[in-house]
Amino acid sequence: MAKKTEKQARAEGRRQRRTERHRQQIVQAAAQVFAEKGYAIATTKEIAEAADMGESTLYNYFDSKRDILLAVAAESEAWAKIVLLGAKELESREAISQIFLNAFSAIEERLPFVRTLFTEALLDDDIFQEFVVGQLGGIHQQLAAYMARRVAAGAFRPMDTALCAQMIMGVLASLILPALRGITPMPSPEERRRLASAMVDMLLDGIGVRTA
Amino acid sequence: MAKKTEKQARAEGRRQRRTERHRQQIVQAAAQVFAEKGYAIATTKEIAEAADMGESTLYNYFDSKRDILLAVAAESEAWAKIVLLGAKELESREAISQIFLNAFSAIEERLPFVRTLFTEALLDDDIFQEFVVGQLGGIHQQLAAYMARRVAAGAFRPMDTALCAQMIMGVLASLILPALRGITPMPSPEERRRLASAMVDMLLDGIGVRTA
Amino acid sequence: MAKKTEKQARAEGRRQRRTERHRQQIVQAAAQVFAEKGYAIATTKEIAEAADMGESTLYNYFDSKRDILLAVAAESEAWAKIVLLGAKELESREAISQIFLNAFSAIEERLPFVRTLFTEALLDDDIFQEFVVGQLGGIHQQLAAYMARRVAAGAFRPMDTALCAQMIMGVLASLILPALRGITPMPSPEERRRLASAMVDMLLDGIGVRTA
Amino acid sequence: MAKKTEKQARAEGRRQRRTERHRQQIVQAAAQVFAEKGYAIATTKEIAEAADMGESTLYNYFDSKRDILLAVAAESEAWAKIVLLGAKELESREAISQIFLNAFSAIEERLPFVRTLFTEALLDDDIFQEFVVGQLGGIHQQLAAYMARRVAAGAFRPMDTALCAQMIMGVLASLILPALRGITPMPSPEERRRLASAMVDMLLDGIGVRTA
DNA sequence: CATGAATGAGTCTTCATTCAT
DNA sequence: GATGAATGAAGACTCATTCAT
Repeated sequence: MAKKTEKQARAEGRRQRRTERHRQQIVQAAAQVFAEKGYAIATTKEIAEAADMGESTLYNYFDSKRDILLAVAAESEAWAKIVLLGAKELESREAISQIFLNAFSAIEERLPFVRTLFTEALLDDDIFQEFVVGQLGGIHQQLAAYMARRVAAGAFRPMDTALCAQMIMGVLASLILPALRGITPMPSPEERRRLASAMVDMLLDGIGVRTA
Repeated sequence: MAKKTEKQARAEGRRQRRTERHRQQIVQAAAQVFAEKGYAIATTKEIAEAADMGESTLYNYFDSKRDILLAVAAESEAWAKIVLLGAKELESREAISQIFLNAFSAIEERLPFVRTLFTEALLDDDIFQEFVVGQLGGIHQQLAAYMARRVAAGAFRPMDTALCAQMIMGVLASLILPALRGITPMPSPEERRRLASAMVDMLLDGIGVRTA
Repeated sequence: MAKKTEKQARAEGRRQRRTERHRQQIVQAAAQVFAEKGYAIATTKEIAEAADMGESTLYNYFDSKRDILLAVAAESEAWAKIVLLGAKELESREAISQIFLNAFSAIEERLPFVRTLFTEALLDDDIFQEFVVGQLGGIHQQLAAYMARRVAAGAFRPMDTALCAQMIMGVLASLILPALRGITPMPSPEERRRLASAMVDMLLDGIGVRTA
Repeated sequence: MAKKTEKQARAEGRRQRRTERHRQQIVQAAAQVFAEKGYAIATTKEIAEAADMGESTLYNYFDSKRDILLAVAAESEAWAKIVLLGAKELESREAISQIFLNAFSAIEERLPFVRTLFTEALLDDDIFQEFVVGQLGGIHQQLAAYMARRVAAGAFRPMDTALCAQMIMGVLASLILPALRGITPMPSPEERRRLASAMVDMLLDGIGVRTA
């Protein structure tokens, strides 16, 4: 019996892996399709075609089209953490620009996911909660906390850190959105460094002329 | 016959005005509905109900649902001009914050229009062209041009004005979006002034401590 | 304006009548289709074809397929009354057989409706309530009440009138069902009279030999 | 080799018995599910779950869902015989009521089967043939033949025995249906005896007052 | 011009059945 | 023989658009 059991176990494992792969295939395909046309206009048929399977097969993995959207959203869970990863202490200007470069890389890797989230968060309350409140909110909090620390340390001048964090995120968004929307290609590494540098300069020094 | 002609002319005028009024009614209603649910999910039936007329009547004024969306977009044409209106020369900090207050008022007046545009611009290429490239692009250009002038005048330090204008718009957006999405109510006049002031401070002075 | 108003009023009336006619057309067609294949198997497409209209047109008159079924059920509301009509006092044997003949006529007129009800009452709780509890229950009560009166008058012997009424309805059903199911054609008037007579005989006299 | 053959034979037997057991499991489960929701609405998934096996396993035993229904029908083949079992000669009133009590027991034992048959016979021609024509028809014939014998013996008065048998079955059905449909629980033994007695009384004596 | 009604094209979803393991 | 997964075919329902009045 041992032999048979072993055989079965291996078959079981293979099946499970295939199942998981197919699930991923669907989520990937859906993210792509949603990103291109928006959730409401995308059809299950298109998703199925993009995932290279029959339309009804989707329903072996998800209960509804909406569930697929939620799976796409859940897939980018780790996003917030990735962005701030390795940017714990931002002492130097270089360290600060790193956060921006990280964000760029993170987005690039999962462009369709992020695009879907941006698009649907404006319309779908669940996505909004999950994505904006949950993920962006997390980034916002970490950012504000960091700034409060720097203010306390005398490195930054006193300010409304929450508000400032929000504005910084706006700046980040303005730099990322063109690529997200697909107007421009994702910028090259050099270009990214230039953008990051300009942002940090404006952030730290402002655009006014030093009066002193 | 002269009398009759005059009568006809007046009738003609009345008819034209009524027609224009109805068109407006539809566009207003559509902006509202699109803002709430998104273009794809909104139905012509809902638009008709919001405009208080029969569903098929819409087609006497527009050729298709899509055309109504485009009319909604066109309706906010004047937006860019309004925002910059009266802010030709931004010498003082107060004058600069005015641009932000203007933007807030302009958005408040036509909240459903702006919300619709923001939402659909991410998905619809025509809207994107009309709204982002056309309108926001206009603001962006004026902003960049103004900054170049100030740099030349020695009021601002040398910089990539285009990039900076883009970032400023991101900051503006970050402050407006919460209200747009409906998370928070539109801020009160005092709150707006506080926001504007904080933004100008960050913009001109940066958040770093003056080292000199 | 009077002329125009009159014209409009007539057009209005015409439209209303047409609408009502179409509704009837659908209910008729649906009863037919449901009777033939059962509610679950019948498709909206078939109903639409039988009603000679587009499938989606059904939804201008009813909210769902189920609503059409309920309309079919409601349509036979008057059934119970028709059956007992003119059979208030059943003094003679002839008068008693009349109730049966009435039932036969009533069913014949609306065969598909009754068949649909019989079929679905076994599966659908709402139909069961409406049809069995409501309509057949009404007949049952009237029947039992009548028998109680006859017992009190000494015309019938003492008995459990409710139970007896139930059995009588079973007898009726046994005579009607073959035609309902479509095995035999509806019996001819003579045949009906024979059936009615046999039923009354069995009912009043029993099948046992008179022992006295 | 004999040993091996014997072993094989035993294995063969075991396998056949297991197969038969599984078949039964499916038919039982299907009868249950069909009885609750009707054939058309019941799904193979539900049947498989009720039978505690995988959905596709059903197809190792039956070619189609419809075949399962037919097997359910066939399963109640013996029904007619059971009902009339031990009621060969119905001389006394007690003996006659026994037929009714038998019917009740028979139905109780296989409630889901009978309910399924009643429900589907109205819609499915094959079931109708198998069940009504075949089984009920058998009962009907035996009943009519018995009555003819009793008439010849002078125990019953002359009558159309076929028609009378049909009516008797209607009476039976009226007493059984409420329990079949699940409105009332199956009646208690005492209640059954009361029902049987009332039926026999009505049958033999009628409800009219003895005039002699 | 206003509108009630009609409708074709399409959407999501279900389900009996097949297939590979 | 047992089963998880795949799928074609079909079904109820929606909606933008057209048409007759």
